[in-house]
Amino acid sequence: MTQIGSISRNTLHDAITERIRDMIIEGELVQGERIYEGPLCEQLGVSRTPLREALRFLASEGLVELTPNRGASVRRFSAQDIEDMLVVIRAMEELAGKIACEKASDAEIAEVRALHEEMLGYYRNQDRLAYYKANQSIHSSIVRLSHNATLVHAHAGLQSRLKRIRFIGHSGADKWAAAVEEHERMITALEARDADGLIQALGSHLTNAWLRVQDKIQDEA
Amino acid sequence: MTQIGSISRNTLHDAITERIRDMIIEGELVQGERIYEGPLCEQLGVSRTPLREALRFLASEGLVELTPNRGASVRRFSAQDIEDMLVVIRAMEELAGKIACEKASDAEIAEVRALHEEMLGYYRNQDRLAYYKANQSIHSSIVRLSHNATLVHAHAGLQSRLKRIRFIGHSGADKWAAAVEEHERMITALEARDADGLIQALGSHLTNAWLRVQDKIQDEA
DNA sequence: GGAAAATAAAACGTATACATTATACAAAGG
DNA sequence: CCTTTGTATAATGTATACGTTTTATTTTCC
Repeated sequence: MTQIGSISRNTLHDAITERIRDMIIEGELVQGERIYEGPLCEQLGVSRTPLREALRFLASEGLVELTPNRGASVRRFSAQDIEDMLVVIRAMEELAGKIACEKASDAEIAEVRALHEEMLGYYRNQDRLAYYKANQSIHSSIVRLSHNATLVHAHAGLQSRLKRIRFIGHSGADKWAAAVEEHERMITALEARDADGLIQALGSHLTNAWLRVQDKIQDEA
Repeated sequence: MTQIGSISRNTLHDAITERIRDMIIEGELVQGERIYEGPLCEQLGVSRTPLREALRFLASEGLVELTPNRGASVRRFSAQDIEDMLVVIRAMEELAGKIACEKASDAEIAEVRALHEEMLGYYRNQDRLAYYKANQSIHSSIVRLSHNATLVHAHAGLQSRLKRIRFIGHSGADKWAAAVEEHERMITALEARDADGLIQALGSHLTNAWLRVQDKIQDEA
């Protein structure tokens, strides 16, 4: 069973893990709904063993919930859960930002600036999907500047959970503009290595992110 | 195949997950060393399927490292890794403490105080293991007072990883006394709902924790 | 006709078997 | 004698088979 496509992962359960994550984020697997192993196996063309391994992995990550003798279901997030996650992710980014102002090299900061400029381009073209991805990438990059592997890992896990939410919460043009403005402040503060300024910018950005999605999530969560 | 022991979990892979975690913490499985599935299966008296599921779960948790086609190994933590984890766990506890000062009920705070008194008893009796467990329990409890499930989960994961380290780092009598003193300050600040005081107490406590274990870990990590 | 019990179907949990990949050792060639 | 290559062994990766629990359905009894 040799893969035809060139992007073949080494292990199947890794690929499956990635695939199921995407399916959850894109809404193909619905919140709170049960994940039946049989049908999903057939759909993905794999056997139950690697699929179950993937589900266990995602369970520890918090995207999937396991109930003994009743299998897996897509973890359902209440509004409270989401707010909680944003509180934590905010603290993480603030911490990362503070460290980054001390530790990051000029070159690294320049890379983030480049990402920011790229994102501005998507904003001008009103390319929401590309903007969205660049946005996430910037936040991840700032965290990476802390050179703290634990922080990077924990932040990535949380961001992964929130992807689904942000995916839904497409706000209007005015709010979008505000978000871009907040980003500009973030980058400027980072370049000036102004830790307090960066913390404040990151904090208000994430607080606003919560406000932006707050009304949208009622439908689903 | 009904379990003889009374502590049987509903699902085997859950029990195995717990067991392997303990084996890592207690040093039965050595840092950096490979985990061979066959022998471990035989030792635990289970088949490979649930054991592999447990390994995938622990991998996402960060205790185990998976390499394609080369299986699992006990994650090896460098001194830098440990410092990173402590930085993050410190931020988490500070955040939790701040929220707890606002949200926690008097009854909940009283419970933490009770735990603290219990811990003092173990300290007087020089019962290190019981003290150690009560210590962990207090930190977890404070985080729980934030009523933030995400924070609780993330903190628990990190604390789980650090257990092995703290397990080694038994410091001398003077340092132990200092740690107890720091705890006293924490609890007092919490009871007074003095967020700043609690943050400071927690922060210095974890900074000192790092100093206390710093020289001990060179042997292993 | 409705409720409870028995039964059948389906899904999960676990074990075993097979395929693939890595590793160690030995033999052959330079 | 060292290097290289081929082969054997062992470990991981994946699929299938079996047992158990849950759930839906049907039948029976009130």
